[in-house]
Amino acid sequence: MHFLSIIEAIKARRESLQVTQKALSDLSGVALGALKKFESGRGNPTLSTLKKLCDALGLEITLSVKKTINP
Amino acid sequence: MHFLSIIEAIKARRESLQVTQKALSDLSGVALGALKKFESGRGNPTLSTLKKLCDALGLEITLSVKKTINP
DNA sequence: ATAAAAAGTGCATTATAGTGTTCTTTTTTG
DNA sequence: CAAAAAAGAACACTATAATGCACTTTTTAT
Repeated sequence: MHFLSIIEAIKARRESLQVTQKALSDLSGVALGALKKFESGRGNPTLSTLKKLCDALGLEITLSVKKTINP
Repeated sequence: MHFLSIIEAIKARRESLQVTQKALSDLSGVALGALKKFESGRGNPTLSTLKKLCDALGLEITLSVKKTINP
């Protein structure tokens, strides 16, 4: 899967808040196993799971029209 | 589920491009059933499914730090 | 007003995400 | 360095997303 930037945004935010995976799991209600799998790049979370993590981390999910030339 | 803004972003973009659900299904590789379910508000797509739709629509998914007071 | 197209609904099946647990590896701390 | 904490990996089980299909309702065009 190619969610690298999303994975990294979650991870970076979690680390900048100095929250452990376990703590984020508790805060967000997402199972620790799922979080570990996702952060280690082997996950494909549902939008609901992603949103729980974002909510807990004070992140918002935005869809915007791409302005760059097709990569 | 509470993905209203995301659902609407997808729908609005699809309509502004004048693409039917069937055409978007073909373009993105997401099954028509899944797309219909999602757009009608009864879905919880995986990130991979959401990304396929966004890629086909020229949308990008962004995570950013919320600037508002906790709602 | 009617036909055609698009959108929405429901269902059975398959694939896989989420959960909970245990274990291993890595990182941090004293 | 050793102990503790955190991160990563692997498993069986459960829940549910994705698929493909058939059907109904709504919208659009003639």
